Amino acid sequence: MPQQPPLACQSHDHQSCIDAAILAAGRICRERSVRLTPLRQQVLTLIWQSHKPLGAYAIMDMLAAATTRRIAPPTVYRALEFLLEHKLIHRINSLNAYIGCPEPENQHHSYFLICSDCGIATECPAKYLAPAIAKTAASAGFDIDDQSVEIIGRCPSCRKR
Amino acid sequence: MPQQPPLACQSHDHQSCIDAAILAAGRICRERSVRLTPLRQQVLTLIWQSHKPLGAYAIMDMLAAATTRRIAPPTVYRALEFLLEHKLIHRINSLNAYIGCPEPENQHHSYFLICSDCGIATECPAKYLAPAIAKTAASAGFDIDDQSVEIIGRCPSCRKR
DNA sequence: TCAAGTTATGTTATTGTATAACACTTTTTT
DNA sequence: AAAAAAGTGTTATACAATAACATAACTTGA
Repeated sequence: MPQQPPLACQSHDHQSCIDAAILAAGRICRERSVRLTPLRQQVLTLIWQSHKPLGAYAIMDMLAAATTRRIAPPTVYRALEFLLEHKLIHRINSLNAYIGCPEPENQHHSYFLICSDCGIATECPAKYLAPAIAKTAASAGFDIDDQSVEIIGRCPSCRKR
Repeated sequence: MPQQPPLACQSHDHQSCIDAAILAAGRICRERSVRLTPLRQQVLTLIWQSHKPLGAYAIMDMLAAATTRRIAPPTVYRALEFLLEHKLIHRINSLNAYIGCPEPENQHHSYFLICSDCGIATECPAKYLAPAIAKTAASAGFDIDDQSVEIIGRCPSCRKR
């Protein structure tokens, strides 16, 4: 089987990832007539700047540091709520943390590989997972609304070390 | 495809489930030379008495009610930690809640179907999911330590209504 | 253009989830 | 019985999320 280490585990020009994500977010919000306000864009940027999922309070502290004034939890949570609603970010339940979605234009479910060593979380292909989940739910007579798949382990880079 | 509604969604003698779980837990702890203390057994019983996953603070309140004195969070969390360690219970990340494991003797991963209507969570068969996850991780060169699969939707009983 | 309505953010307080650090008790081992 | 280990109690605190209400900023339509 061919092994493709996730992009996040390879060295790459991450600034271009961030830029692309912000551009895509702007496009999507324009299409949907919703507002990517400065705050929302700032939160999205902070999340994208980290390959590791960021907690809400980490984001709060970064915002506070950037603006030199106190930012209260609801401010951050509302921005997160907006970004989640428009699938610009995902929530990692096992970490209580948030990470940028690399393909917000394509409707898709988010399955994650999370490295317990370096902390990096990457979306993984739905190819095998999506049909397996569909079959599992169908055989139990269950109607799917939402799904959360989080695989914890060690990424290729950390395995080498 | 044959539809098998999860046991939890059917009426059944749940007391015998609880009894079996406690017996199995005793057996496992004896084998491993660890102690299923009264507190741990009490927490395990409380969790088993509920088909819905129980939060730590709900367990705290139940313990407090049963013993008529205050129980502090660490007491409960330590019991939960022990039960998790020995796979006598599972944690449902999307709910911050805990549920009994019906087959603690068999090493297995826990995949869940969670009904957003009645709140019942049931383990679902690994038949399709386990190989899909293995293939997905392998194709990314990822070593699996742990996995969390939570499918949220509506169970057969709630769909009928 | 400006008043009304809507959307977004600020602010204070509170609830829910989880752990750290240290004291004390019980069980196990020697 | 003393020492060591395991378990529980207690206090305080960190981290995660939301409720309720006030203010500001944008949008819309006469």
